[in-house]
Amino acid sequence: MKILFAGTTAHAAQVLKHLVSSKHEVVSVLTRKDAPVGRKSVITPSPVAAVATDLGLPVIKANQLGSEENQLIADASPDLAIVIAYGALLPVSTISIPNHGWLNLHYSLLPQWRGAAPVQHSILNGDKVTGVTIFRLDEGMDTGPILSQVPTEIQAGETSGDLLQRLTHIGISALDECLALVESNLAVFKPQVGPTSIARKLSRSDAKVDWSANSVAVENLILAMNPEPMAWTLLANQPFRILSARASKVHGPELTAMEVGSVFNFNNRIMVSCGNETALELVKVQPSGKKEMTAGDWFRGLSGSVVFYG
RNA sequence: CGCGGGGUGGAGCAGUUCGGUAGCUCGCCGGGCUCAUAACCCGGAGGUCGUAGGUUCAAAUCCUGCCCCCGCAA
Repeated sequence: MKILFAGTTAHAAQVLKHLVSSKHEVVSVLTRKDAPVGRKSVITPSPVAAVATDLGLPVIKANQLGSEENQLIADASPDLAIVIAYGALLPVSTISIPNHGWLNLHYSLLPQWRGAAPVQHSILNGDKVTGVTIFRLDEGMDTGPILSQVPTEIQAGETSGDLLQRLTHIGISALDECLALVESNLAVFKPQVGPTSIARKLSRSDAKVDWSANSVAVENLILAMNPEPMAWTLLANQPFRILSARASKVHGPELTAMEVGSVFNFNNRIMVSCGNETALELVKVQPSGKKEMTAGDWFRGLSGSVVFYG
């Protein structure tokens, strides 16, 4: 089949690579415009654009789709389009171009976690199970009929980055099967059923740690925000990033006497007191202006007591 | 010229205000204690203090240029 691929992120780029190496023909790639990246705001192509250019595929760069883009897409005459993490809603005029419509690879078990950040929300929420859904795009946000779903358990200590990578692998195999079904006209789409939830894009302010919460909730936040936007708290009025931590079983009278957010050394484990007499063991942290380091290294270089505010 | 922090033995830091040849907590190596140990005791190796130049009797510390790393903001 002739396929149009739409996407932006590094994981979408992985899927694109796979599609190019499959028996299908990627006739065109749609991605977002080059954007400034990093401290120096260097204008950089999206990962998908980089891969597509590398492979010599025609690239359409657009942040919003209008008649011009629709014409370019129509000119490529795809049989089917696939969208993964493109970063914008597609108008009906675009969706209706290919005969077989558009398939979306979404990183949740729809209709749960519709929206931009399903992986982060499932971890943040402490879900035990998530998965990928391949469905046909309609005019709504992640509301179209489902072709395939593959569930997977969320592992203990799994970050959004880890899970995203795993779901990408799962999604790629699921996609292969779906493409075969579509090609042979055996695809059966079923409407979404069950409780719905929205996974809105997370901002930096969502990633601020609330130390009065249970340590398990804090751990989930830290896992969910890694690698983006990364959980943080305030130390001496400076942002202090927490890359990795785990809820501890430590309990005790010392804990109840301690102010929430206090950092202490317990048998060479660096702990923070959290709400409801729970404690969080810090593993990897990054003070403002420093490189990331183990919590032990950080604590070793300190003098005096430390309390996080959040 | 967006704002800010930082480059000191393998790691994390102190020392820079008020120049005088380097310290702390660890790690590492060797020895001891112990049934044993990530615990404790003794000893040891390891540093052109980012880099180039300047001031000085003397520079990690003062002056100037450059390189690199990082946080925030976009």
